[in-house]
Amino acid sequence: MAQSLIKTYPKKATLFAAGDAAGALPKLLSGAVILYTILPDGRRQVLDLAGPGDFLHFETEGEIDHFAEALTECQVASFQASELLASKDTAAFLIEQMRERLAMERRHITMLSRKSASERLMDFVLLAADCLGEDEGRFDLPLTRQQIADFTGLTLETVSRTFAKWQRDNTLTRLAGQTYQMSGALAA
Amino acid sequence: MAQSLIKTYPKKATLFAAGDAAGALPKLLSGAVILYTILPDGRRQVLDLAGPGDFLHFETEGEIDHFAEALTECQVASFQASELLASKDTAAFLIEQMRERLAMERRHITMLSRKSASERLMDFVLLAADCLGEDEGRFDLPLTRQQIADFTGLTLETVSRTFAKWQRDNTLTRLAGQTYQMSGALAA
DNA sequence: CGCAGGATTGATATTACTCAACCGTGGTGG
DNA sequence: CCACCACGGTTGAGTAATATCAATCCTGCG
Repeated sequence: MAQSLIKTYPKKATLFAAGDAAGALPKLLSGAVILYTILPDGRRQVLDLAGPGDFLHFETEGEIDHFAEALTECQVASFQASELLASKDTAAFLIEQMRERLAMERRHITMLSRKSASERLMDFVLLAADCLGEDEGRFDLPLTRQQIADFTGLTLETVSRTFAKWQRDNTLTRLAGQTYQMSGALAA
Repeated sequence: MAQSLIKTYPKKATLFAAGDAAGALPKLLSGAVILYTILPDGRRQVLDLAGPGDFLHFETEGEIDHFAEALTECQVASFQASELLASKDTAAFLIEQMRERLAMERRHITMLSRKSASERLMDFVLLAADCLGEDEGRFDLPLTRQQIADFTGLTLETVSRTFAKWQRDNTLTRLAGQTYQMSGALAA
């Protein structure tokens, strides 16, 4: 696939902001990225976590409508939309990527719509382990309680209390500062 | 754009079900359709309402992952994915449609994540008026309270109470069975 | 007329939010 | 080097919003 260039960003770097002009489509090669919007009232809504292989937005023209921030050091390749569309294969690939993202957002909707606080957080932890996990259910969580709350639609206090409860009953163990280990049953 | 055929469905018809084999991509020409999934526990999650111009799914192969039911009589045109991808213009059009759907789902996420019951229902009513509206804020609402609850992440009782409150304070007027009229300020 | 399905309304329970105090850690400057 | 500060995290008490449970009301239809 024709790719214009590969960029590397340090942890916490802003890859792009809402309002930036859309250009090439960025695809994450390594690392993890958080995607979010800022609402009129100033609050943040975390839309998604992206892992290797995920496109970070699909805007081919106009302005990008959300922010992307590196959770870890990461590499991003950019592809010209016009080139991706030129070939039937790459166009089909792009559609498939968008379909997956759409399915992801729909799971997010389902989570927010009906689940309790601890169910939402469990969904989040499993997603985080998928995007950020090293192995065997061990993963780093370079997100603030507020960011987790903004993903799950809860308050940071509820997030904190739920994590505390899990540590008490050994569902989740804190190995180091931000490194957690899921209990065996969940890691599967 | 090459289109294979146009089908007409009566109100309440199931256009397709989750698990159906994906084939051509269905685009709604007229009418309104509700898209939903059924969760493992049997509960329904309404994902979206679709109006004229919207594609009802984007699965090019494998199985469709959600249900589509006609809210009104409607016409659907089907397009072969392979044909859409063949031309750069139609491929770009398809991508644009998917982008809009993605933006829609993200608004839905924001709504579920942070808004109160009445704010969610107001969002829903405005969307419904957009998909189903006739003119001047008058629209038909061929959805049960349960379906509205399954879209907004509320219970049917909360939906009922909120609508009742709006009728009391003239935010919304019930003209006939399922026909409502928004107050002037909102219709704008 | 009676029934069935959806809608409404009321009383109560529960969950998560709010407000507020306090803790821990990493960084900075005296 | 140590004190202090800033920022994120934790914990507690009380509250508010919405869910739950349950009774009753329509409305269309056989």
